[in-house]
Amino acid sequence: MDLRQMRYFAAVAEELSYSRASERLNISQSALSRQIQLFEEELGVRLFDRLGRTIALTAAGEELLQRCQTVLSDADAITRRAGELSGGSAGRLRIGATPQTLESVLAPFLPGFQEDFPDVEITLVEDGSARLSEQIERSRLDLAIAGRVAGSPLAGRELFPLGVLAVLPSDSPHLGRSWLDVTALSGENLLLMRRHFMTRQLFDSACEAAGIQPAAMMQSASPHCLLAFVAAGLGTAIIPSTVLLAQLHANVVRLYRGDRQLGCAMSVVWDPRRYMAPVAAAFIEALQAATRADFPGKEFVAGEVPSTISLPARYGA
Amino acid sequence: MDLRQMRYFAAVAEELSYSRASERLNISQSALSRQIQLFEEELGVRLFDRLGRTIALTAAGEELLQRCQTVLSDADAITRRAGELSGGSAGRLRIGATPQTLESVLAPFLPGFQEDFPDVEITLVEDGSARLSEQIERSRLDLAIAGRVAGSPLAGRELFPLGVLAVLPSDSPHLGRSWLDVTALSGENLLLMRRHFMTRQLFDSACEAAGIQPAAMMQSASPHCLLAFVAAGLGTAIIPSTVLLAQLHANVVRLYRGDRQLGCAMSVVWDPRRYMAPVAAAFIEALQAATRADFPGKEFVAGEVPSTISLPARYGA
DNA sequence: TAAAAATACTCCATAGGTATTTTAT
DNA sequence: ATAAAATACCTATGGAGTATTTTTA
Repeated sequence: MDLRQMRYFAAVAEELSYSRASERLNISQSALSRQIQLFEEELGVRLFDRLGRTIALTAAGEELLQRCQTVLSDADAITRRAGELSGGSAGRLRIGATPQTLESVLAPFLPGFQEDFPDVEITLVEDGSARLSEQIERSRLDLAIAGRVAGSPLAGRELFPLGVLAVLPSDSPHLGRSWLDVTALSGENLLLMRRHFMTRQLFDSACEAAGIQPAAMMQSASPHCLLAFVAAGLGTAIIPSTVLLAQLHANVVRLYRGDRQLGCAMSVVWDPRRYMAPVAAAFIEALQAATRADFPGKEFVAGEVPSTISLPARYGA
Repeated sequence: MDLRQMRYFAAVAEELSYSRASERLNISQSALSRQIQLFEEELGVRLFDRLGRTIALTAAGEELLQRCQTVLSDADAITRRAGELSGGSAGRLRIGATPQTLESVLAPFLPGFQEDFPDVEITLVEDGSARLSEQIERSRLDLAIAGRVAGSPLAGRELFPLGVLAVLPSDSPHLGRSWLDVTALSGENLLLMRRHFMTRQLFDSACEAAGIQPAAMMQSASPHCLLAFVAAGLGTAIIPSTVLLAQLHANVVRLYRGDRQLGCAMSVVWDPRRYMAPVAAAFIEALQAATRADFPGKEFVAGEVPSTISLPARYGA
C-alpha cells in the first residue's frame, strides 16, 4: 500500500485514460500502466475494465476510489498543516504564568498576539513560579513567565523586573515612606504569599540574609486576599509589584535589603533540550517586544534569583 | 509524503524509542532513524525532541501524529475492504429485471442470498428486457435477468424458460383449452405488453411468422393491468408465464406457433468485456442453483431469442 | 560504561524511462 | 491506419543493512 499508487489510481480514474493521466502526473504511460497493474495485484481487485481502447472503473474500483481520495486529501492536509506549523503561523502553545503575571502581563498582551497569529491555540496554566519551572521540565508546558531560579536547566529571556512591595496598615509607623528595609518589618504581623511564589522566595531570602525570622500571620496564593486583610488593619502584606492595585494608596512601599531592592528579572522560560517551535519563538519575540516597549531603552543584566534590580516607576505601583 | 514514513513515525511515537520501534517494524535502528529525519525534513517540522537518551513528541508532532494515525487506519481499511471485495463476500451489485421477474424470481431469491452474503449491497432496477441489455452495455447495470437477444454482445447463463400465455375473457370460444396457436387470436381484441418487453417481442415475431397482424387494443408495462381488463371482458391478454396468477386458472392457455411453444430462455446476462466481480459470480452461481433447483434435471439448450422451449408446468401458470 | 541515537558506507529492489508489441477502432 | 494500453528491457534513485561514532544517564 502506497500513496503514490493511490495518486496514480485517482488520476487514471479521473481522466479515464492512462495517456492523459500520465501526462498530468509527468510520468510515462508505461510506468503508469505497470503501477496500476501492481496496485490491482496488491489489492487483489480489478479497478478498471479495459474495454478495448477505453477504460472504465469497476464497481469495486468506484468504491475504493472514494476511499483513496479521502486518504489522499487527508495526507495532503498533513503536508499543508506541517507547512503552517513550520512557518510559525499556527500551532499549540501551553503557557504557564502566575496569577499576577496573567493579570498584569498576559491579559493585556494576548488579545494583540491572537490578532497577529489567529491560528495559534493557546492554553494557559496558572501556578507559582517554582511549579511552573517544574511543569516545563516535565513537558507539560511549552513556555512560562517566571523568575529564573539559580541552577535551573531552563533557558529564558528576561522581560521585566519584578519588585517586592509591602502594603502597610493604616496604623503603621512607616506610613508616608516610599521604601523600607526588610529589617524594619521584624515583629510586624506579616501577610505572605505561599512558598512556591517568587515574591515569597525573594522575601524569605532577604530575611535570611538580614538574619531576621519573619512570622507569617497568614499565607495565600492571592495578593488581593492579603490586601483585604491589610484594609482590615490586620497586618502588613508582602506582594509582587506585578499586582495591579485598584487604588494607589500612600501605604505602598518598595522593599530593600541594604542598598539592593528586592526583586528579580521576570523571564519567559523554556526547556532548552526541547525543540523551539516557530510559534514559541514568535510568541517570545512578540512578548519581549511588548514588554520592552514598556521600558524603552531599558536593558537587563543577566542575573539569577535572588538578584536585585531597580524597579521602574510604572511597575513600582 | 509516504505511508511508510507515517508508519515509522507512528511506531516511534507509540514506543517513544527508536530501538523498540525498529524491532517492531523489523528494520534496523539506523534505517528508522534516517527515515524519521527525512520525514521531519520533508515536513519542515521537528516531530521529536531528542532529550539525550530518551525522546518525546513535540507539540507539532503530537498533532501530526493524530492526523497520520487516521490516514494510516483509513489506508488499512482500504486493504481490508479490498480483501473483502476480492473474496466475494462484499461488494455492490446493480441488478436489472423486468417487473415480472422481480416479482416471481428475485423477490423469493434475494432474502436467502442476502442471508448468505450480508455485506453485498444490491440495487434493483426495473425495466423491459431490451432496455436492460442496453443499460448493461452502458455500464449502468452489472447484471440483468432478461431474454438474450440474437446478435447481442452480452454474455449470459440460462436460468429458466419463459412462455407466453393468453388469458381469455369469459365469453371466449376457446375456453377450456390448455393451449392455442397464435393464429387463433387473429381478430380478437388483444391486450399486450409494451414493445420493449420480451413477451411482446416473442408474440410479435410469432404473428409475423404466421402472417397475421394482431391489433393491440391496449399496451401496458403491467400484466396485472391487462388482467383487470380481461376480467372486465374487454379482450384477451398476452402475458409472460412469469406472472404469478393469483386466480384465473381455467381461462389461461399457452401460446404456440405451429408445433413450437412461444418462449425463450430467460438468462442472467452481463457485459463480457467488463471484469466479472466475485460478488457477481457468486450471485450468478446462487441464482442459477436456485432456479435449477426448481427444475431438477432440466437442461437448457443454448438458444437465441426467439427460440422456443417447452414450458414446465410450474411456470406455465 | 552501557545503552540509545546519529553517521558513514554499501547494496539492491524497484520506480521510471525508452522502445516495441498488442489490441481495438 | 491510428491511437491507446500492455510488455520487454534497462537505468538509477533511495530504502535498508552493517559497522562505527557520538552522546548521556
